[in-house]
Amino acid sequence: MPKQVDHDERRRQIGDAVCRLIAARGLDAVSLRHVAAEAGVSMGRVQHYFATKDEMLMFAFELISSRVAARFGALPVEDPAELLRAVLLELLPLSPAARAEAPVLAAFLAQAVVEPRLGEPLRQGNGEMVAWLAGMITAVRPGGDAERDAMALLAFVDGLMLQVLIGQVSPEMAVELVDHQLSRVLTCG
Amino acid sequence: MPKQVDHDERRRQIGDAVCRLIAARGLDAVSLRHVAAEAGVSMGRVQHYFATKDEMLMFAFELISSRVAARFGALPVEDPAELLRAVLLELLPLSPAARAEAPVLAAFLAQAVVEPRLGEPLRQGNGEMVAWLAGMITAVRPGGDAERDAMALLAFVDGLMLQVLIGQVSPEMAVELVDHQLSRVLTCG
DNA sequence: CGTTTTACGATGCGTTCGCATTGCAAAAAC
DNA sequence: GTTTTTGCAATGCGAACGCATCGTAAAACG
Repeated sequence: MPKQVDHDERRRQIGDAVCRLIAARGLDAVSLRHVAAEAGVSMGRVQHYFATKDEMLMFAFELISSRVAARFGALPVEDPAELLRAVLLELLPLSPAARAEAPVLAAFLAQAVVEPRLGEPLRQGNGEMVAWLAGMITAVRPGGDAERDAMALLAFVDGLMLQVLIGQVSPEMAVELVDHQLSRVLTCG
Repeated sequence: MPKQVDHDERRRQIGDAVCRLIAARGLDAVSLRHVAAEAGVSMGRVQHYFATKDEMLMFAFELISSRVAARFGALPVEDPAELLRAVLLELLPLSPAARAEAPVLAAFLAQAVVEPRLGEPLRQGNGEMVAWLAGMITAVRPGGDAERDAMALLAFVDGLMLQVLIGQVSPEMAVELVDHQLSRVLTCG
């Protein structure tokens, strides 16, 4: 056999190229040839690591999902209120990393509207997010319907992410909106 | 010439088929052949009324935009608070009409992230929406930063629309979230 | 050393795509 | 009644698509 190669690493490289393509030109710009070109490899290699285009896209989806989760895990543990704020801001395209990931998330989010197979993992991730947010809210402001507030916050930052992506809302304004929203949730329970 | 035909009506019929396709299978399911089949006409006719696929998609975008605007205009004029609530709920996929339009709006919204030509009209529409919402907020609750609240509300309902579309949030829960959010904005300015 | 297995690169196939072209029936214009 | 113009239907074209197949260099394995 040829030199034993790190299978997962190769898949990750190709998955990265897929994400870059989605971020720059949207989901329908993803073709085996474009991905190969973006990754700087041959089309044969792409096919070697992914049996179908669909499997490749699913892998890319799990890749960015895990990246977002990793960024959350890397946040410094501060008091609950600061952590809550940090997580919400992390979902917005403010840092370079988030700015690269947000368009990809947006594309998959829209695709999930017409593709049930994407909806399932997305709902699960959102559900965990809501539970976590609710926990933080309760820690800061006991009493009140924390879960409802968590769902509202998540919908809010999701929409805000899109508004920032299409240039409707500036990053600075987005931060201000998040802070204002948070103060409302945490003070007038 | 053949029987004089209502040009605009024919374009509308085809545009309708485009929207139905987008709602059911996403933007990338839109091809000249699929549109022709969905509209029950020949591909030649589609080409006769739209020089390019892009022009057809742009027309479909303006079509649903005008429909949404029409539904807003058709709302009964009540007191500002009720009207504000009605408009926000109208953006969610609750009524049959809104449920048909929301997936199309979501698809165009996501496309606008990577297609600047869509972003421009979208930003303008959102801008007008924010101004209108701010006016209503001021009417109900003078003082406070109405425009900021309007932007937050719009981001919130945009995100909520997506959550409902992917089945994360039930329509009933969405109404509850909107009401709760509105009460916060209007009472704890 | 020889065999086997891995990791590709290359090529080709059938389909679908957007779009251009052509032809023609029918009604308005004269 | 002829001419002209409109509204299509039909067909074709080159490009791009996902995917299958085949060939091969090379390293692990016995």
